[in-house]
Amino acid sequence: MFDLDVRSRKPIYEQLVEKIKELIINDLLKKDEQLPSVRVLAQQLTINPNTIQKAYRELEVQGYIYSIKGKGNFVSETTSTIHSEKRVKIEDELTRLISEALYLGMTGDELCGIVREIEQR
Amino acid sequence: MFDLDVRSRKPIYEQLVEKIKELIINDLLKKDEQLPSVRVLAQQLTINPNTIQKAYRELEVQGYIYSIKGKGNFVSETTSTIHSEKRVKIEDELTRLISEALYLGMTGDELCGIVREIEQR
DNA sequence: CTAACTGTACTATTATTATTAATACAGTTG
DNA sequence: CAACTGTATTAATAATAATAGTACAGTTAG
Repeated sequence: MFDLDVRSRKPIYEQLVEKIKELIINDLLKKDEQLPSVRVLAQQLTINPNTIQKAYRELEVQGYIYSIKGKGNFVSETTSTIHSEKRVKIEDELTRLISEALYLGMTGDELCGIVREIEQR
Repeated sequence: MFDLDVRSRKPIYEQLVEKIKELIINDLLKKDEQLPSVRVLAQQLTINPNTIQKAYRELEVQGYIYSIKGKGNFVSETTSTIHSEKRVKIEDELTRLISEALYLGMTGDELCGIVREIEQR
């Protein structure tokens, strides 16, 4: 289900959070869909249930999922707020990166060329 | 000279490496210019000399500086190789980010708009 | 030559943090 | 009731960044 990099600087639980977020944002995990239980997913990924728990907890805090004791963790309604937050984050990152690229001598034309190319895939 | 985030996930020495790299790439540190000694810089930044040493060592390995025992560390000639390596890295990052943005529903026009805006600053 | 600066090397210690491990308790459901 | 869910807690482990302290070697100005 996921591929994690245990030797990344980014902790496993954060990697999990990001991956699951992506799935939710891109609607690959539908509203009210049940996520694997902490124990099952831990076994699948051969990591500790506590690590999964930590990721799920974080996702809950951020509003991506909700959990019901005894039943499981479920995808919550992906609000437009979440989408726009995500967009803002990407725009920030993009701005930083584009600035750097321009600073290194890349041209606006060049950068837009890259955009168009990716757009057509 | 530098502002470091001691509580970042990225280690201090890596932050240093990146900052100095930027200065070199953007020619704010000229060829053969002497860098602050490990002890002096350590005192300025109130961190341990060993941490500076580690950063300088890394910069030397990557070819950004050279060091002469007893004299100091100096900026080496910034080869076009280094520049192109940097560009490749930025392109990779950019590709990833643009893909994500498009996936979230941003349009190519929109992205190019951002590029043009930054370009005119 | 010597003092005061440079880089370099090495070991030990501290601090932080992610992860694991092991339990325990609580709610749900067939 | 058994077997699944989530949740909580504490302790141990592992990895690593950073510090501390010291030592040695080369350079240079006085």
